[in-house]
Amino acid sequence: MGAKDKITINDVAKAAGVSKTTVSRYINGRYELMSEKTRARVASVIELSHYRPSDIARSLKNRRSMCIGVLIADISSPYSSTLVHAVSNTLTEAGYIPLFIATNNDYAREKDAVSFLLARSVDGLIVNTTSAVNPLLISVANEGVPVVLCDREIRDYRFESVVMDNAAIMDGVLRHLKEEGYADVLFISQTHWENVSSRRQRQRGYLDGMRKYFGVADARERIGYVDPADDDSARHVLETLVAAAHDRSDGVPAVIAVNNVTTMLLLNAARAAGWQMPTGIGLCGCDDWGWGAQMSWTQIPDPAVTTYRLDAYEVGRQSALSLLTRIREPDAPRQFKCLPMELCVRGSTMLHDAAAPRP
Amino acid sequence: MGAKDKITINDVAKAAGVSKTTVSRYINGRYELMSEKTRARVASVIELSHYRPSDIARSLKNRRSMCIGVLIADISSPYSSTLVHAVSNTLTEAGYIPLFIATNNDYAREKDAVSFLLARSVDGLIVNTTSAVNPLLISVANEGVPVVLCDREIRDYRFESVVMDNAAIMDGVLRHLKEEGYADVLFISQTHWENVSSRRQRQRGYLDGMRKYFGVADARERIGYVDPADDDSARHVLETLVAAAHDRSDGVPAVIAVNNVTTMLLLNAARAAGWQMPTGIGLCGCDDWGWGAQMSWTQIPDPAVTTYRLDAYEVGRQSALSLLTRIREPDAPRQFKCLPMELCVRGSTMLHDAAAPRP
DNA sequence: CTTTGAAATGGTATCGGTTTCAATATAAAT
DNA sequence: ATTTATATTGAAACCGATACCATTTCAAAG
Repeated sequence: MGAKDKITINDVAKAAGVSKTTVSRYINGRYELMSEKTRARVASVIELSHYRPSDIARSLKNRRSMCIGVLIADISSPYSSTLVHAVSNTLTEAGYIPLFIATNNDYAREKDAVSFLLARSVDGLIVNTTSAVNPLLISVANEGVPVVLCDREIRDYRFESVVMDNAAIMDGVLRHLKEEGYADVLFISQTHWENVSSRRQRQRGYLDGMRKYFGVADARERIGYVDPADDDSARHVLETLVAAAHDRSDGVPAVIAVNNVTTMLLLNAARAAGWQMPTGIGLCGCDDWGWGAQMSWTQIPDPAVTTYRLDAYEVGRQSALSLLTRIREPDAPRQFKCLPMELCVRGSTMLHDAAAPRP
Repeated sequence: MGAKDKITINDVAKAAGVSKTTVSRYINGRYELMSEKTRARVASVIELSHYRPSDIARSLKNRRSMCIGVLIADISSPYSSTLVHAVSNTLTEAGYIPLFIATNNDYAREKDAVSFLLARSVDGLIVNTTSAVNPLLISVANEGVPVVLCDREIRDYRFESVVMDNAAIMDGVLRHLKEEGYADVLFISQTHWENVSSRRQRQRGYLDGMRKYFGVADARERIGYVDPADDDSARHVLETLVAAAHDRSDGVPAVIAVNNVTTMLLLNAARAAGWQMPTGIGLCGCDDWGWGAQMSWTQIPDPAVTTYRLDAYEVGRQSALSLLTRIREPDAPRQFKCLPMELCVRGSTMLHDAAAPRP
């Protein structure tokens, strides 16, 4: 009925008439250190008793847990799901178990999580960090715990990391928008993303691109912030910036969204304002959201939304691989991986084609 | 530089000039068992040395880990993200740590995961199981480990569970479609979902509803299966079933998707076939996908897609709460929670309104 | 100046494994 | 038959904490 007491190595040893040393050998597959007869007896006792060695006791003695801590800033984001999936697959294949912890973009939670994971003797950490300033993580790394940053970077310390090439993709996006004939480009960011390094990098890339392709020395006033919690925010910000753009020139303006939530908010806002895409306004979003690239919601609207995207699975996989390398070869050179993003051009920014048919 | 050796309770005891018993008391907050002077000295030594007690050693001794194993069948699904988020928040608040493991809908993986988690002495399990037949889980439950099933059920054993009211929502959907004036209703399921209990229940609900509202004694031939991996599958299945429907009667047919992937596939297929919604065909999908109910991709198409939905966050939260209750009060009566689903009526099934304007 | 009860502290076994090292057994060699 | 090498096996220490129980400290009571 109730919970039988858990079976330990001692019970098995007793039942098999051997010492626990021998059982331990069996568990660890050191079959060459015992006779075939003993091996068989121990095997059968274990089989019959459903004995399962305690990983807790083992890691206490071994000082390693075969566990990897994985901190995810926003677990509810679809982007994170893919990341988690990739990390999970890659680590599991290598015999490690990922312990995922959601930090909800909260630095206090992140600190708790790190403490917890260290107390459980994780063999390494993969961190999608919440904060650009992170003394705790730095001190952890200094204690010799392998750490790989994922997607986001930290000031004052050069962790091993896997990031995306935000600068390059912004250059690509702006070149594309220029070629299509847009007169001006706006950049919409999200509130509470101040500390996210990809936001900073994309924003910087945007400013550089505006200088390079549109000859705008300082595009900062073309940047807006949308608050997802506020229903009117997107429309208000967008209308204000677009009006300003129309004041500056009479061509068609385009707008770049900093991330996936913002993309959807802007799409709704543009529709609500009654602007046609791509001729009334151009929209370039950030997707990675759906079941892979083929089946993303950004394909659904008419016209479909142009997006720049990152292969989230690859980010997760590369992070895990970096960490595994570090664990297995502590002295290997540190790796800094920067993955390319991809621009998926769709109807929402095809101003050239859309304009051509009309004289 | 390198990894300093980890500080243990012994080091702290030595440095503070007390026994490890006293340090242990300090760690556990039993301040009433020591003088203010000792308390302060131990506190300062711990502070200075960055000592962190080993949870591994503690759980070995205490026989509980404050960890909860959480198995997720399809971690990359957006529905799962929300679930994970909810479980994470709820357990963390209660002082427990969730260990999430992705099983990729693979029973072998699920077995490994369960073994692993038991070896780590988790205090309980929340399982979104991969298989309807699951001897391992049953034996685990018999060993006295608290288990709560989430979203999916198992044959031959009545676990505590949190599921959704699939039968009721199907009744609601069919009633709605009947009221709107659809002549026939098809049901599209997904391959590889054979063992998912919610599919079974929805399908049964559909058959019952067809009998009740449409007088169809046996609607099994109106059921189709789509393979997400095959690009043509959705269109082919849909066109075949719709053609059959038109043969049976000349009213407008509607189609129900079993889950969120299928919904998107059907939307694309209906568009590709050139059928207008809601007048050429009615579409009722299953959403829960986006940032909450307000911002789901199903709102994006024109007309927006009618969906039935479940509050995934609530499912996760209730699962965690059930488990916590079980852990704290092992003898409390078992809980079987069935959460209601909600029907969000949108343009894609509003045949009545759409038809009315035209004479 | 004892006696005494409460407060403060420490010694030691224990949790369930691993590992070192010594001991015994078996086989081969002389 | 004795020595030597090799294959098997087990005793005991240890990993880092907790907990029972014994001991010491100290102030108030007798």
